Amino acid sequence: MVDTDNKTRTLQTVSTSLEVLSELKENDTLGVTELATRLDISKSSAHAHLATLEDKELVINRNGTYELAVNLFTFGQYVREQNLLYQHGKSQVDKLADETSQYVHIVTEENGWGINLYQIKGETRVGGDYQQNKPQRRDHLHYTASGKAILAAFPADRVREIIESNGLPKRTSNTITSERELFEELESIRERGYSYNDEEEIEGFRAVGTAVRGPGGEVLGSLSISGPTSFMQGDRYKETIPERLINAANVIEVNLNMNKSDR
Amino acid sequence: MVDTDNKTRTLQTVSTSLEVLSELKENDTLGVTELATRLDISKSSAHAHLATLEDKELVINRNGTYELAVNLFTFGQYVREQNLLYQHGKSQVDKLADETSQYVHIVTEENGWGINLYQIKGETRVGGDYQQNKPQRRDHLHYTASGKAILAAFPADRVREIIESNGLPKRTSNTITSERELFEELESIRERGYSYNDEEEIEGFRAVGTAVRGPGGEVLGSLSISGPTSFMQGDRYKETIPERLINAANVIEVNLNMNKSDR
DNA sequence: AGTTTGGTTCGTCTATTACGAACAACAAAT
DNA sequence: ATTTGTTGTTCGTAATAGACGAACCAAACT
Repeated sequence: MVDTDNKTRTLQTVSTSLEVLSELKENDTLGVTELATRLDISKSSAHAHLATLEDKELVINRNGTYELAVNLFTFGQYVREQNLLYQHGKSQVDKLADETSQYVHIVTEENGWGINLYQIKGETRVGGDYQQNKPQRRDHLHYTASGKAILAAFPADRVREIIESNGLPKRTSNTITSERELFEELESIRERGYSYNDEEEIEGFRAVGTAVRGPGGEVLGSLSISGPTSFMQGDRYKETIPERLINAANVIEVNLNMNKSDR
Repeated sequence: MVDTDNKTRTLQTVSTSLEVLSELKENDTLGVTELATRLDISKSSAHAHLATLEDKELVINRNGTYELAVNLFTFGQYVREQNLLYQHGKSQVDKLADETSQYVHIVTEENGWGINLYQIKGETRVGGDYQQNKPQRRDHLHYTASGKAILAAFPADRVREIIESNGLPKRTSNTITSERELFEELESIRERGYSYNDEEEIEGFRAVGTAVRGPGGEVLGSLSISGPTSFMQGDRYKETIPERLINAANVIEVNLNMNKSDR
């Protein structure tokens, strides 16, 4: 086998096991043989990997076929509750959702991706039916308000690295797909203090975002409020929403600084 | 090293890597050396494991120390949304929370443990998931209403297996800690159709639970409603709440059967 | 019954991992 | 500034542990 890129030595066996996890995440459920062919390893080997993952309760064998264990949810919960921005941001975000009756998000960055830590929809009192949250939890940063707010808070070379590795794929006709254009946008976000997403991710949806910094000035992530373009307009889009958002972010930052001493 | 218990052959390297994950989950953040001593492996080896996990984005190196990656949250989300009971139960549970203004839970079982997939408190507005002061996401089954409802739906030998491996630890003075007593309790739950938790997990808290079965009759998990004993009393505790709960469970089961054909 | 598909087990060879020592980076202390 | 201590990273090497494939089962389907 070819060692893709040798920075640090990495454990092959573990890598394939983790690829098993990813594979199970993509294809909801897999048998031994199918997994083996998919990863191009022997059947016996695939079996061994699955057995190990099962033993450690990351995978479970439900009537002959393997799938990710619900126990993984435990890990996810832990990780989220560990997150500073989530800890201090949730209550503010709930409040924002109440006030604006739109979607509000808490997003954090990792390896150049935006991860949706929390999402809540304010009550629009539509017949008591509740919206489903989108399954996608890991997004490019350049076509969301929260993502752009984060990018605007990063140094230019870090942004370039991210573009380098993740690209600037197009989602709608409004998506910014050129590096130069993106940098101009980031500049104006910095001047403005908050970011816009004008139907750049989803047609018909606008959003406003702003970054949140930790005690040391490091970027913890961002908040965003999004809703249909029909609603996100005029003063609301230009002033009220951004104001509320910035305010919430400030409150969070203050709270974060208060607890700085504890850490 | 000693092979603990050789049923199927299991990959040692992978095992230790997964132990690294667990270790990071327990101790929020660890350095290479500390991890090495904790797992009793060499420093270089610990480093290799961390490097691999980092490469696969399950672990991240924040200023010199390693911690679980937020990306794990992605997996957790996926797993939950994959869950049949969650898919069909969430809206009903939200409604229950609204009606009863108490805590409502969706719990599922895995390897003899109860996993809290969703939890919402009525009165507070519907929408997000509310984690209260309960970081614990994996619980014994014998001292919760949801857990007992699940156990009551299992065959006796399966219950015995679970007791065998997980034990019957005491949480309060009301916790059932003897096997015989537990089996009697399960019997009366079966007759009654729903379970009670009378301050068996937490002093001052009562709960009512009921199992939910899938199209094939298999136990998918359970729902429960819990609240302070001062509130959970009289008719409410004996009739209203159980009725509502059972009703919600029935609705879910009907919905599940409707979608049976799709699968 | 016979055939096919997929799951599990096992012996063996070789590739990989774990080790330890050496090196580097950084802090604290003298 | 120099030393000492601590922790992270790299690398060569011996020996262990993983991957293979063949053989064995168990169902499902014909």
